[in-house]
Amino acid sequence: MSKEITSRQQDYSQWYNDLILKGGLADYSAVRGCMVIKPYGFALWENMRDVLDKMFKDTGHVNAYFPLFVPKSLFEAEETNAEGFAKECAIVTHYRLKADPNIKGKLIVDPEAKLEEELVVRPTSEAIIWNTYKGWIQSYRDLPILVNQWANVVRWEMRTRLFLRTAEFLWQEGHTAHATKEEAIIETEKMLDVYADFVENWMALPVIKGIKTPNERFAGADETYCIEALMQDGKALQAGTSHFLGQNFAKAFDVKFSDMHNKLDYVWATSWGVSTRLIGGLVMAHSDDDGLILPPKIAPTQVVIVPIYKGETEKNLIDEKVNSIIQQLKQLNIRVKYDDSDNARPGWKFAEYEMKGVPIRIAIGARDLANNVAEIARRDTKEKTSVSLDGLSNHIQNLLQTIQQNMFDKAKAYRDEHITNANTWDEFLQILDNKTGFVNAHWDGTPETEEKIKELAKATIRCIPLNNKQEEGICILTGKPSKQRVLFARAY
RNA sequence: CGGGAGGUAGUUCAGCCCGGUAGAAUACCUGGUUUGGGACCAGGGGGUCGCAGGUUCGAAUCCUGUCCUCCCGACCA
Repeated sequence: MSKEITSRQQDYSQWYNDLILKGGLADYSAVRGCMVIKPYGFALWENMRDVLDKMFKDTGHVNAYFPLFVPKSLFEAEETNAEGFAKECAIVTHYRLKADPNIKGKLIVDPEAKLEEELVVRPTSEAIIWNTYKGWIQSYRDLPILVNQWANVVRWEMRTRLFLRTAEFLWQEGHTAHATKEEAIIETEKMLDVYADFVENWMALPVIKGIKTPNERFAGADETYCIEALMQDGKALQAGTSHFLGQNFAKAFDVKFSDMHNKLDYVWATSWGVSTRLIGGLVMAHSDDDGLILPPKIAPTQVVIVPIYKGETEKNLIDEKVNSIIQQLKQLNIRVKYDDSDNARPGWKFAEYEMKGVPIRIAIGARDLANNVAEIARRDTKEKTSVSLDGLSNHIQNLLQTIQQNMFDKAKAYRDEHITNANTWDEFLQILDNKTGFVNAHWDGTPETEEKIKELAKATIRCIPLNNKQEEGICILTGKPSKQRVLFARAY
């Protein structure tokens, strides 16, 4: 089968879908809006998860697990949060099926098995967790609580897209409780830094750290911090969020503690999360018309070796050499795969592993053995070189680092070129329509103007960058005075 | 949720208008020749035509319903 990939220029959306499906990351399923994450895609997620998990633990967090279901009465306790998610909740109303009396072999919902109280399938877990924390916290000595959970959540989205927006998705959600506001804000910012560190240094994807406007804030938060990335089509993607929840949930669930002077106060909270959506961002930011390009640090397979041989004798000689190469690479903790399957010829394998985004391909044949070399091909640049087998493993190790860095540099150069100042409304629209990317523009600071801009230009304020430069200016829409530029973009 | 397109072999699709024994390419299996950018020859297996009803002597084809997918929009922290 020839797996033709639609080019980005021809149809960007289709290109994206082709990469996910033909690259073997995921499949559609029989369930509306839900995808199957295939082994290759899940291996990628596992690598991301393992790195993040270690980062969380290194910053003092521990893992726990809370229920999938949230009783409706708990869910509605924090009103802002509940209202924000109400429209996209799946709800369990019954607990039993029974044989359909009219059609043999079919089942119907047993009307007698209606739940006293409906259960909401979590779209996020603040409610069930804060209901639990109430029982864990009495004194300042019980704080802070630094808990993370790896889980699935369900948000009944109108329109879904593989990885970027699915009805069910995998994520982690950190939920912390603190004695002081200052400590909670420090935690919120610390976790934002962890996300930025991960996305930039492991996924090779540059991000802008900032805070959301009240309009775009997480329902129930006092402040939402975010990291924003830029995709190759010039649209922005929210890659992670970290929320300062104030005392909102503590008040909703009556979680108080005694401080060291025996004074009662509500607990301060944060929550933060990243999801499988990151995979969508990874795909869109780095890949090309030949397939995926995965950053070496998280690629399931970092190096693939393809043998080229005529006959059994040559194959045996190559096997012997390759086995020693594999041993050397494994000693350096490099994830290597030897594809000596005989049902595909080398050319087919080359194309296949390019599609799957394996960072480095080693091709080795009799000709190479005679010269004590191997052909090394980089996925990111498509560059091929002949490299001596002596010291090959060190060369590969260095090359993996070079590729990782090159991918980041390339993405960053593209991102930096696509942050443009706009001083007038016409200029603003012009940039969004033609150049695309982030537009840095003055805004009068009102939710009404933000809403109006969204309606007219289909662009939202992605964030107000941290440590944003302060400068006098006038709002691009209303002409009212403004103290700083904010980052707008069309977004996923 | 609105508009458009689609669901037939593992995959990509033809057949449908005009009802009458389900096709092609590719993939797969066997044997052989091959192997430095998606190999070739010969033989072979594989589909309740998304699902459920209806019309009919007969339905992939006509009708109704329903599920799923894609694209555009609305929605979306």
